[in-house]
Amino acid sequence: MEKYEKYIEILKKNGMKVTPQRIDIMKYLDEHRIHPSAEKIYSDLKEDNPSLSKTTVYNTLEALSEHHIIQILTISGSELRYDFKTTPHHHFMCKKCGAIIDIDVDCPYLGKFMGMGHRIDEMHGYFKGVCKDCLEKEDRGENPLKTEMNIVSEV
Amino acid sequence: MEKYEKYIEILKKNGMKVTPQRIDIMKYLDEHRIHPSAEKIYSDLKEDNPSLSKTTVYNTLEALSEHHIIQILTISGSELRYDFKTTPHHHFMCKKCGAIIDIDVDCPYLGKFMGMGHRIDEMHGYFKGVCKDCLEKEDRGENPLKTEMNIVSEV
DNA sequence: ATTTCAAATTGTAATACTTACAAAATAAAA
DNA sequence: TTTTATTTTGTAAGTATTACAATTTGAAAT
Repeated sequence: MEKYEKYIEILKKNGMKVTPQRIDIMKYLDEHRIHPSAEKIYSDLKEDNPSLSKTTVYNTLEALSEHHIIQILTISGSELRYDFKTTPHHHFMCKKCGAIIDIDVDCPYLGKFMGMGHRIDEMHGYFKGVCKDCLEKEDRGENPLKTEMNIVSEV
Repeated sequence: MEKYEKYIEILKKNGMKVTPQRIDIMKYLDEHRIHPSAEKIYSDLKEDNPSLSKTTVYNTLEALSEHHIIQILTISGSELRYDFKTTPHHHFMCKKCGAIIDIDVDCPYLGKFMGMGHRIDEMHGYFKGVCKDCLEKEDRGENPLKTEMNIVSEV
């Protein structure tokens, strides 16, 4: 009950009830910045907590995103990815291996649209292509799986 | 067989077979720039062509996007949206009514990442919030449906 | 500490979007 | 006109997500 303080603090500050599941999920997202899917979070956390329910993962992710503690990435198109919220940044997704990489960018356009009458809450910058690792594997004739998520945050 | 020439040209130029379904779908996307979902394309086109299959819509959209004739938007998170490809631009999606609005912007960051070793094929700029129309309806106490897609391209 | 109750967790079932597959139809080349 | 590869179609399957109701639990009040 010491290194969980950080997450307990965040939950309390947002008027959310503190539960072990929520702490686990926040900790996981904070320590695994690969922008995991709900399924990946679930299957990884289920190892240490076999009674964990997938619905709880979805409920928790929804609650956390409503309180702007995490961010939902729609970059993939087939599944949502989740990102422990920090400073604004963009994302690059490799269409070969599915990895999502952070890109440190602060978009200069936000202000430009404020005057149009719409209320803008979120901004997302997504790039897609093939990552360096997959390009190199291609050169070597290897064929990486789409489900591999072996690339962590770069810049 | 005269105003379809445009789409026939595009198909031939891309080495794709010319079929009435493909022409219909391209024409629909070209003339309905609301970034429709596959479901909307299907249900609208089915009125004039009752034998149209939803699988054909998906197959065609996939083929068109592989040839870079159209663009897939992952902005929604719950369904893919399709965009007849033109010049680079960003998108704003209203979380209330689901409308997706074009924003004319050319991102200055693309070049910045070319040197990192990844191959970048696509770039997407997504903004989310509540559109002007929905904000005004909110003020009037109205409650617009999430499925309404009544806002066409602005800016 | 015990009680209380709204809120969270759980498992199952349902929904929604998309893809897989095989048979029938068709575009376009021979 | 014949041929053949490609496309269309309908159904069935797959996958991500949500709905729901029963059980459990966090935390406030006693």
